[in-house]
Amino acid sequence: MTTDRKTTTIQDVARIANVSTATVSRALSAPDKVSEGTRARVSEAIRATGYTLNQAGRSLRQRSAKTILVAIPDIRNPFFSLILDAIEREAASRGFGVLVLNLYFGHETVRRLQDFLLSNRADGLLLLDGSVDMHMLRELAEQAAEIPLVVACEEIPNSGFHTVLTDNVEAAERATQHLIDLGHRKIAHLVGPDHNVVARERLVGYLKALNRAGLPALPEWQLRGNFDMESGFAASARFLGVADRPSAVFAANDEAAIGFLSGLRNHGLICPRDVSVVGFDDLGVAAHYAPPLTTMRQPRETLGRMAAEALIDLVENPGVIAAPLRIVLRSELVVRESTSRAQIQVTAKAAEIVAS
Amino acid sequence: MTTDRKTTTIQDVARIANVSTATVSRALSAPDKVSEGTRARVSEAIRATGYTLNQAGRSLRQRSAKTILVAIPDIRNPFFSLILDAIEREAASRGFGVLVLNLYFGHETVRRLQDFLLSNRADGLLLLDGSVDMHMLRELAEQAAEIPLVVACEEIPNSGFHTVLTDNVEAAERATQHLIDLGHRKIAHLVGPDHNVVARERLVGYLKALNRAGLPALPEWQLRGNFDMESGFAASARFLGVADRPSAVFAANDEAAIGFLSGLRNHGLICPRDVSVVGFDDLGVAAHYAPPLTTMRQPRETLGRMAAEALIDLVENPGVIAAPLRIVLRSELVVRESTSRAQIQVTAKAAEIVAS
DNA sequence: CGGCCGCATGTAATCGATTGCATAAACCAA
DNA sequence: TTGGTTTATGCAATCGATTACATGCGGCCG
Repeated sequence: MTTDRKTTTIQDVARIANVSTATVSRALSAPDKVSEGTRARVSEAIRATGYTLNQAGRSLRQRSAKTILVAIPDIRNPFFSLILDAIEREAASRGFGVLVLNLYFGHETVRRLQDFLLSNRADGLLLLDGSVDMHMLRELAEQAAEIPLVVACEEIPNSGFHTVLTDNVEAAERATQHLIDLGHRKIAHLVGPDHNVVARERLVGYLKALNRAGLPALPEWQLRGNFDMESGFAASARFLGVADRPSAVFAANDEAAIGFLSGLRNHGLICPRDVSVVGFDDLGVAAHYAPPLTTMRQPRETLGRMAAEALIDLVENPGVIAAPLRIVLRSELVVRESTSRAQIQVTAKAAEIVAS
Repeated sequence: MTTDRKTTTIQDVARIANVSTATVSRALSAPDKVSEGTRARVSEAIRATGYTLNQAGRSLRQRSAKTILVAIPDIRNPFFSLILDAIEREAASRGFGVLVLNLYFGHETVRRLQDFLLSNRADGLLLLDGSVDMHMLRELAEQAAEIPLVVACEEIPNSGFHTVLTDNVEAAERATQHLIDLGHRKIAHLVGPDHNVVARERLVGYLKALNRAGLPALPEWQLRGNFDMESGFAASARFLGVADRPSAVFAANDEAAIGFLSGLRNHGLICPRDVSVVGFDDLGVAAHYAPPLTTMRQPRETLGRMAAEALIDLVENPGVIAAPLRIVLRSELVVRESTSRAQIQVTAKAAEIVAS
């Protein structure tokens, strides 16, 4: 209706409502400080002009951007999309925008993060990453000591950062235990990337479970990979070459598991008849894969929501949180059809090994 | 090193470098307008103070936020993540930030978009959506006539918006044709959601292919769904109930295809022996599904990149693009193992139908 | 030698909203 | 009535960077 050739400012509203800009501003951000009549006039003037607040002006004055920065190692990874979704919902409900940033490595990355944070484009940082190198983080922490920061999905030991995550060690242990409970005695693990904290934790959990059950943990059963389907696929070839082939595999994530299963099938092996496989994450496709994938479900929505909540709390009242926050969520084993009881002869054979 | 209790401003840099703020500003944004010596002193002062530019100040003055807004119908949908990734890369390389916004429906959504755009938080809008209702768009277009807008993935007829998309009709036709070429004569279609333009286009392509081949297009072969696995799964049950059961299915997207396949398997049918299925999108999992999925691959990275490019061009020099831009990309049929030649008897039967 | 040009830099207004302080009006209690 | 308190509002400074305009200076040409 109104032409907005020139953006309408708070001045225009003030003029039309016959009040000062201060009053308009107050009518918007502290309505109880202006009288009812004035408030009505201001509302009317706003409607008439089609005024929208200029965030840049407000940001400049208030030193806050009403925006959080979400740094993601790889947006393409479907694991993150649910989390991002939850973050966006939570942020939106609290009036915050969400800037996303793909993390590449090297200190160029740090510069970009800094740029956003120190330049008042974002009020806080939500770091979704299991692969940040320490150098980078130290730099970031030094330069941005005052900046609200929450790390999600991942633990950065001794960092003192606020953290929202799942207990990967424990969950990996339970996933492995599930295979043990089914009678498997030789269990391989598709390990995630070396530099990834989460991958390392899952490896630890896997080893703990084996250890506790008194089962062997041969190094050649640890198949290195990359958290993606291709590397899972590649791992399957190596798996076939292992001398004393395991009857079960715990994959560090669902993508690797799926790639692995796809590779197995290529080689004529059938899951779960020949090999049981348990994944991690419960991606959407897990329930509809062939076979439906047994996996550890991370509470991704909750994780994203709580991380965003914590970060925004931090932004809104800085300093109230004394001790570093540490929220640990529990993952849930979802048993589907990619795991089954070990064959008898396998169990017997394993028993010998254990006995020796 | 330096304590940044008080943010350092351009004033601080100016004082230390012994120049005016104007010179510092110029040294940063138009280096060739200051002498070499001065430039060096400014650089040194910047380094010494650890200065970073305050984007809010710049935005306010320049009326630009160096940020684009990407509106996504559903971030969780893995189809969008690759596109978002490409957008983010392109934007980053041109110094732009990316704000993401989940689209919900109703006019609340429009208000949120407007808020971002009119409040100078974002300079332009990239709309990734096949489900925007017309009412919303009309409103948006009216209120934000001056705002750079690029629609990706989707065509909004007669809108005059800049558009980057694939030819869904043609691609759907080719996907269907692939099934026809394999000898299938009764071909069902998993239709996407009603309100979705893309879904409608793919339906049209499917019908065109059938029509051109002189094949029947029974209404009960059009199984309505929602672009997600659950609805594909649900569709499989209805599919089994169809009287004269088709030997092939063209699914409007890979997720529906996967859900459908999962349902088929539940009912004891084997793909492609009993039913051939072709999907759309080529999600990452398609290649590793069981069976690997035949599908139309959309050039998602290219699409995202080009859309971002176009939008940022528009933002950076408004008005230079006279006619509405319209970029149409070609999809590519990826043949894998979920489609195979129709059984002889099916072909014969279909021939009768055709003849009748 | 004088006038003109252009380069490097400075001065100060400006972008739009917020907010500390001042002021005026209204209200209340004594 | 008066002094004091509360409430509503206005004035003007402020956030930090950009930029139109002004200035001064050196060089060049006639």
